[in-house]
Amino acid sequence: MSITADLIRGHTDTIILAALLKEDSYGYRINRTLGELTDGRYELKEATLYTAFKRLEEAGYIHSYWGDESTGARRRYYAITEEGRQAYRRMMQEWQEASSLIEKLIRFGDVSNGEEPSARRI
Amino acid sequence: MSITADLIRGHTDTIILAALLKEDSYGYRINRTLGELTDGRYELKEATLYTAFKRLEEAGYIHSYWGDESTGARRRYYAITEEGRQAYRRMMQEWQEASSLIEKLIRFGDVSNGEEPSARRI
DNA sequence: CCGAAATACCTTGACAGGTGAGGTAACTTG
DNA sequence: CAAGTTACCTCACCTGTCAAGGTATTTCGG
Repeated sequence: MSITADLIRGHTDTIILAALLKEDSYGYRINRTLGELTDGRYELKEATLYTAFKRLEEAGYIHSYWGDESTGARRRYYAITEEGRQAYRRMMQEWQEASSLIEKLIRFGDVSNGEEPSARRI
Repeated sequence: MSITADLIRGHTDTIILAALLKEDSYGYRINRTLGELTDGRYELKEATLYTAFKRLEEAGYIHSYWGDESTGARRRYYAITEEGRQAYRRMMQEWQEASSLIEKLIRFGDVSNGEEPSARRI
């Protein structure tokens, strides 16, 4: 997955909820979907994924059920709840605010971006 | 500081380095600057701030010295090093990639955004 | 002049989330 | 039949955040 790891911390839940918006899915598949969406640059670690499921289910944002496939490994499907949709919207809004805030803070001081040039050193 | 806290996790270092780009500064002041920049919406917790300083200094991204003010409380000033500037640039780039990646992942599945016009409202 | 607030620093212990490493089990394919 | 893939799960550890506590000086209202 190369780049990016620490920075996604805190977005795991949002990402999973987003993946469940359109249709129910299961862990393994969600992860492959993420891989495809990012051209292999990012996937959740399994441990992260499953602890997130647990957390989200405890919060009432998703619920799970066993798939009834007669072949292949058993799959635990997850469905987003109405509460989950609300949480998703809330998280999206938070992301919007947070990202513009971060943007502002990490660009502050960057001389290659307007403002007046002032030097000082010791 | 209200909104936003968890999501900034992982950007603390970048924020601090950014604050030191233009001029040397000290903990208390950096934090007030952040407060001003965000209209009071965000400040680092003191514990977070000082552990970050320690981390950054150990990494060689900043170095510190005591101010020589003859009045008021003593201040420990921090200066960004050349390594720190490089790290800052690297972090900025990572942020760029990470944020566009996150953007893509958390919007995936959100019907109210292009794609086919299937009605679903809140 | 005294007490409270502001300025300024720092440490400790707890907690949460991410992750490496390990494990289970069934099916598929060469 | 062995190796790989699909698919699940857990535990112990690490890192970063933060509440809570502490120190010391200066300023300012009453």
